[in-house]
Amino acid sequence: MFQGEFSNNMDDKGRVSIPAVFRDTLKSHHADERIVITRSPHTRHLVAYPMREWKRLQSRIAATPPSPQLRAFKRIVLGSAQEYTPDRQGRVLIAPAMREYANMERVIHFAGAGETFEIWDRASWDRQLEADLALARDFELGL
Amino acid sequence: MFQGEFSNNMDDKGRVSIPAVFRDTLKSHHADERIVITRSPHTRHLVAYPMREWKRLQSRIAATPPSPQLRAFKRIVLGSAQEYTPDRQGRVLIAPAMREYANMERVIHFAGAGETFEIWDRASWDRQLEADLALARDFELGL
DNA sequence: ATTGCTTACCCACAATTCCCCACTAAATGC
DNA sequence: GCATTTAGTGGGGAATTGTGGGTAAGCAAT
Repeated sequence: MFQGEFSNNMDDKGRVSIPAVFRDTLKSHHADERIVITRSPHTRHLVAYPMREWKRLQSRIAATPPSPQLRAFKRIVLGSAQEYTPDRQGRVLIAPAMREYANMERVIHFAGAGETFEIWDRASWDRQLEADLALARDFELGL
Repeated sequence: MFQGEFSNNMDDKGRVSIPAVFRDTLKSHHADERIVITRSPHTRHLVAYPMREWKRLQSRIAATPPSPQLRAFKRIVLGSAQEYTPDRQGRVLIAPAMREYANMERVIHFAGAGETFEIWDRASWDRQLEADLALARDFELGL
């Protein structure tokens, strides 16, 4: 499980450290540090999948009946997907197109999301959080 | 049961002592000092769950029908959740992202809340208390 | 082939976190 | 009241994590 939130800095070359906690999860639960990073179709941020989860997503896509929406989804998600292996310092180099898509400046925010984790520009994340707070403010769980 | 209120100081490294009473409750009622600390979606403070309660919350979330509010709730609560084990002095190191969220300065206020307990910045707590007093002024319990 | 750009790999430093010990102040027992 | 325990606080130092560059290898365009 990927849990917790962390902010790291992207350097001038476009590299960011994956939070150590997440790398540990990859190694211990997946025995494989490789991740696939792709666009989130919902809002402008990126999503990182451990290999196993990525394969799962692929088969879910394959099992979905074709439609214009699915084709759009595939272009957004599959089209941009790229495999990354962290370097010896635990960093990955985010491709320029992805940086633009997610409006990434310097401060990158990582947020655990269970089987995957999200990668945001910090300012975008802050905005999203505000919006989420407003949405969830009056929300109560059933028991 | 977590009851009572306590204020402790966060040191320069971001560590705060969990009130001894709460640690005792954890050990005696839960046989497990680990807690999960996460954001409260309602106001800007944190909530600490003993492991057992955290699992309960997870299953309540899983049993709730999907909705935009639930997704927001999950982002806020599950995404930021992190497991902590107090150090030998009974302290935990609050992650920077969480400190910011709850506007934590130096004085941290702990408030028992039954099965969980809340962690506030002291000033925020004082303000909240004022607001609560105003709200509860004319309130009477039914029987 | 040469130049210029990008990426991969490596090293070095800085910052953060973890683990331990020590001190103070408050609470407890006699 | 005085000694003893316990809670909370501060800090040192080692280990881990994050950051910044340097250099060499790969590739594309000239």
